[in-house]
Amino acid sequence: MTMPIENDIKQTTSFRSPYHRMTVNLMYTNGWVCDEQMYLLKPYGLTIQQYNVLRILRGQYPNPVKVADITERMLDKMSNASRLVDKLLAKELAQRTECPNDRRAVDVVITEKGLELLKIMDQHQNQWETRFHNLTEAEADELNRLLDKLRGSTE
Amino acid sequence: MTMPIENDIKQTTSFRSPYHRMTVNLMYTNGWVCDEQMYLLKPYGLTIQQYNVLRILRGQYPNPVKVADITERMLDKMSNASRLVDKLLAKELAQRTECPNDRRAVDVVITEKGLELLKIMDQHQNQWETRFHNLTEAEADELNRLLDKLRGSTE
DNA sequence: TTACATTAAATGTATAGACATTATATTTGT
DNA sequence: ACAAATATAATGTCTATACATTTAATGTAA
Repeated sequence: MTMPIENDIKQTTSFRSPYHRMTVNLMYTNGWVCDEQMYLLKPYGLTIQQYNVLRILRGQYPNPVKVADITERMLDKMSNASRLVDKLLAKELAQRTECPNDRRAVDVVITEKGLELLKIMDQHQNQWETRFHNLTEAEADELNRLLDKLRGSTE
Repeated sequence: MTMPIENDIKQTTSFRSPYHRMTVNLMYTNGWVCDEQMYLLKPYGLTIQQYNVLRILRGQYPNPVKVADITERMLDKMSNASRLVDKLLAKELAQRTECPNDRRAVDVVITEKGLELLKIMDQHQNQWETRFHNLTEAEADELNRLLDKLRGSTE
């Protein structure tokens, strides 16, 4: 009788189905991974979302990225890219300039300071990732395959 | 060459490792499941967290649950059970009474109205769960096993 | 060209997450 | 018994999510 997630949330009654257990497990595990990531980012004053936006900006560097493009690339589509960019601006990790061909749009570019901060984070990544090594690479691949399949995302 | 999650977030560069891909995939899939769940709860004016607290209360019914106990059982330990209970109170889905043996503590109990609401949600659950059926039960079990193992949770 | 619709971003509002702090009440040590 | 430590919940603050609404610029059609 398997019980791990049940123990973690001190559950008394059992799950209706493997699918029910899966949804709860997914939420709980996601929280666990986020906690781990925050532990890494916090010393640098970054939130997970700000870090994600910063990496999207680096992905296009030195080209600018419009706010709408950031939203499209974000893990969480509904979060407010406009306000996240505000925060990066305040920390001088990104710059915002009016787009010349369309004055409604805004071009966002990562700054030198932003690139340097990401470089520091990169150095931590390999070390940080080792906390996921209780899964083998093959198991991580399998987990990826199952998550993709769950969402109905096919190759 | 597998690409599902990469396509979903319009990623241009590839992931460093299966572990990196896994963390992104986990966050993205969690968001997908939460969206699905909100779609179900929204017509009843419940948020996911309020729904979770309500089910914790039902799990102990008719016994009262202290705020600290709710926190311990929640998926997200850091969310503020006190304020979530406030919201349930305002909707008359829960009741709060001073604990007789310890005047610091507060006893929270689900109301008849709360039980009825959960009963309605129960009826939707089986139908709702079918959207996860692009995984077989065996695959859902395997996903559960991998998530437990990832967190280092063993039987 | 001028209405009307559409698009891009910003802003407003309510809820929740992540903490730190505060207000009481209880427990413990002397 | 009484001061100090601890426990429990509530509150404050900042950030983010999930929308709806607003502001301004652009596109389109009569």
